[in-house]
Amino acid sequence: MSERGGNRPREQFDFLDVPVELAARRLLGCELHRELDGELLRVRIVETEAYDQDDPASHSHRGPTPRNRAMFEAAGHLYVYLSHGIHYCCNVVTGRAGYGSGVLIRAVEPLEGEASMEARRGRGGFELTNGPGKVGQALGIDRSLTGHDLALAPLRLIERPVLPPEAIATSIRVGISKAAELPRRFYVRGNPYVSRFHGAPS
DNA sequence: TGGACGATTGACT
DNA sequence: GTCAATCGTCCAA
Repeated sequence: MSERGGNRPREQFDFLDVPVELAARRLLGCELHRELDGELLRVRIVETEAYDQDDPASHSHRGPTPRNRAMFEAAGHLYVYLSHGIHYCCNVVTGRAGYGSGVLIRAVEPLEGEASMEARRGRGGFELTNGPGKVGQALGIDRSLTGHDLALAPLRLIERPVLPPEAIATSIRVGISKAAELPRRFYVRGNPYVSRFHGAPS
């Protein structure tokens, strides 16, 4: 889908062709631009979790399936899955094509189009986008966007400068049973849109 | 082919 | 703090 001279990711997303924990850190502060119903919604990523195929907690751990195949695309694609039959959760695919890795977008901070997101969510304030299912609902994302190229409309990923290390906190991940002890959750320290704290910090 | 389970959320006690 | 909602996936049989 994204092959351009073999397994090389596109230059635009080279910053995500790194080990997934590093990509998860680099995505903090980056923006998502969603075009929906003729409107532009802009958000900043403030909380992420890293998953890759060597991680028992990852959907890609058992190899490619029709459901998770997007995780095996090149960096800069989107992987969407349905959680608990109710919520759509978004991941930014990282690493090389053929290697199943991605970063779950757990929370974002609204920058533009907040009223529209509130209407879609049915509530506002910090509960607008402080969880993975909430992000999907606020931005109107569903499984039709899985495998989407984040260089293109209607959903684009915009790189932003890497945050200083002291601005980023680390903890164990939320809501998983396998490899639950791994410190693979990252969030912007002090940001009000970060989801409720669940795990031990490190 | 059946059934257990989940990278969650929100309502309710 | 507890628990129901809700359905696509995956694996065991």
